[in-house]
Amino acid sequence: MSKEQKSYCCDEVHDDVVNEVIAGMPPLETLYDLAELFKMFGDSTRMGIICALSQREMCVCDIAKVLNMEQSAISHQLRLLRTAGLVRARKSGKSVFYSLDDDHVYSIYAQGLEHISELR
Amino acid sequence: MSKEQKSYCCDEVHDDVVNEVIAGMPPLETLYDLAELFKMFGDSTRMGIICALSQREMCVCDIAKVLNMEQSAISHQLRLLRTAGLVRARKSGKSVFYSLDDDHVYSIYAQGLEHISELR
DNA sequence: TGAATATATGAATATATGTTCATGTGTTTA
DNA sequence: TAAACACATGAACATATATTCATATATTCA
Repeated sequence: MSKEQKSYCCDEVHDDVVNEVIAGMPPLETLYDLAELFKMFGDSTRMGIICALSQREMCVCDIAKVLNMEQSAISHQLRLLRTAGLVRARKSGKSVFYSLDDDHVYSIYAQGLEHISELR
Repeated sequence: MSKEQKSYCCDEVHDDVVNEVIAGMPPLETLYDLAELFKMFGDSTRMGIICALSQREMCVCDIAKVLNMEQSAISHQLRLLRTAGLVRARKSGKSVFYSLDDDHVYSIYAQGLEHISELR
């Protein structure tokens, strides 16, 4: 058994470090869920919707007007946000009013704002 | 009420609401920057990297081992994270050690974790 | 009831994005 | 100095995603 001491990094020397970090990782499913959550914030149209709804509840066509986009595009994005549990829909007559579902949504948005404003 | 109320939403009735919300929106560039920031968290590979680096500084090949992925894939993603200002690189000999650049990165990550753990 | 309105959605298309493969750059070591 | 190593990167490919267009569903009102 030639157990030579290799001086390089990618063979065995750091295995204890690697194993320790692996032990500290959340389940893969959690990483996946986190990525899916942040993906919802990772599009400027959805970011605009979230920003608008952080001001007040709004119906679909008003959101479309605020963002100067087609109703259909907004509706598609609202469906994603709703499926992800970030916004909630309230039907009233012909209109559907959307609002942020959860304080966390605003918190994450605000935290992001804080981050980018520190870069200036 | 003597006002003749138009019953529809998408013509003119809500224009004051719309204009008020528009006035409360940040510049488009800010929305774009926010989306770009969150996009970095919106991929499970990058999420894994951020999670690993939140435990400790690590070299590229060790990150690759932790996530059980090819070095090249990790390197590509690290470049995106570095460009976005989320991680920092420290060169030491042949290796490059990466760490989170900023406390905000961990805060955003932790906030996301908190959100998804409340959904259970 | 039928027309007008508000929203949702499927299909198509264009674009963006992540991974792999091959290879380049820079550093250490034999 | 040449080989081994760690990392970076360009190109190619496959997949994911956002928007548009056409149309469906649902509600209100004449």
